[in-house]
Amino acid sequence: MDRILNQILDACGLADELDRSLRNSAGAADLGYLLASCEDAAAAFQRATAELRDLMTEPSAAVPAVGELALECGALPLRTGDAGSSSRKRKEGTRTLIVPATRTGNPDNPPDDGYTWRKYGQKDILNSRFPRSYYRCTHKSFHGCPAKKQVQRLHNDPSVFEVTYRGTHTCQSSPTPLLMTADIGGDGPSATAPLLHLEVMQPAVAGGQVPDWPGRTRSLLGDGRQGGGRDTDVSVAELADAMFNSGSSSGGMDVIFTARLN
DNA sequence: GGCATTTGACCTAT
DNA sequence: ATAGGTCAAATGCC
Repeated sequence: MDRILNQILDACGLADELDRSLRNSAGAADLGYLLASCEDAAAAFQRATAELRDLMTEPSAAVPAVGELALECGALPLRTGDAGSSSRKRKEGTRTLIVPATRTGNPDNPPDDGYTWRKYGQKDILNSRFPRSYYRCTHKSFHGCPAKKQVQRLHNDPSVFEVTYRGTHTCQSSPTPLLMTADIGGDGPSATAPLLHLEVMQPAVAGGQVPDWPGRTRSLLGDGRQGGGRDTDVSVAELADAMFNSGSSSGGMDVIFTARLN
């Protein structure tokens, strides 16, 4: 398992390197270099995927539960299974994003994900320099929307937030329209788009589908209201699909890999 | 006045 | 017993 995690880390490193070079190139990246970098990263992820599949075909293989494997790319190192040093397992149906702090406005503010949230608590977390903030959907009282999220700065990288979503929005403030209006040729990248987003999850558990989650796809675009950036959501998502979900996933674990090109 | 945030207390899972 | 999660009163802002 350690070897596989190292492979994933290596792949994340390649993706991170690509991300940095894209930002430095200010849109004038060499196509050949881009192709080579994408291929390298894809190959690295494919190797890790193959190893994971092999591992999962073993009867004794331990498969992480929903939301229990969170990979940080662009904010290494990788962390699995728990939040910080907590021994408590995460509840099922949670999803965690690693999101950079806003580059515009107050960097202390949590990233805007398009929904309106009301803070209902804050808690100091063991072995973490920063408290964890608890939010629920503003429309909870109106629509009974059960969506919640937790926001916490990473202990080793204060410029990055770990955002954990719970529940799904039943209110009307769906971000879907924003998703449908990807801004091509805007005035700059979104300030809150995840640099890199990996989700690893099990398929629907018996007796309950893992609910569709707007934030999953929304994270591809970041905060659409701020516009801008040459998002390559569809193509990259398709690439990720080809990389990870081609054919049987032998065990049903889905991996969603997204990236941004600014 | 209405709404959001803060914060200490309380509840619950491990 | 301890830490994470939630509640609710107090407070602040518009």
